[in-house]
Amino acid sequence: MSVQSRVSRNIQRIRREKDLSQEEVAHRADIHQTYLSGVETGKRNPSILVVERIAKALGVDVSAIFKPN
Amino acid sequence: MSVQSRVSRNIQRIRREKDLSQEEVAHRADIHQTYLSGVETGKRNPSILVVERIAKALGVDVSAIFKPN
DNA sequence: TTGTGACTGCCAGTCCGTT
DNA sequence: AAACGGACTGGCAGTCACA
Repeated sequence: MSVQSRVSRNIQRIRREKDLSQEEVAHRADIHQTYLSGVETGKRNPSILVVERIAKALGVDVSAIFKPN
Repeated sequence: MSVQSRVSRNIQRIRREKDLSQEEVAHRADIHQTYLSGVETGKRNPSILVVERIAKALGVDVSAIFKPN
């Protein structure tokens, strides 16, 4: 299990739990929807600063994004 | 508390607990000692793939690197 | 053994459209 | 609403010589 798939699954899971769209989260995190899509599909290798922004946009602590599944 | 300082503190703490040098860890993670130094001093913004490699080099799960202090 | 300043190539992140 | 493709570029990831 790579970090990428772990991160992507967690982000997508949390986002759906909170019933938010990619567009909404991307907007809050000040990144593009297409990029968030790339992250959620495990195709991008985001920096920890971007991950932090996504976590904030989701209203969770960064550590939640790295929890093993 | 930014991710950067959180990550840097955790890495440094774990590395010292295991009594490893930056050079040793950097070598295992296949990155430069100078770069690891930059990460540990919170000056660099590593990608999640690099953080994963550092975690492996330290013998811990990635989530350990993101634990709040 | 760790940190710094200066450098450069490349990729993280953007932006367009299309499905 | 989400994924994908493709083209673009600036900033910084990663390197190096040194202290």
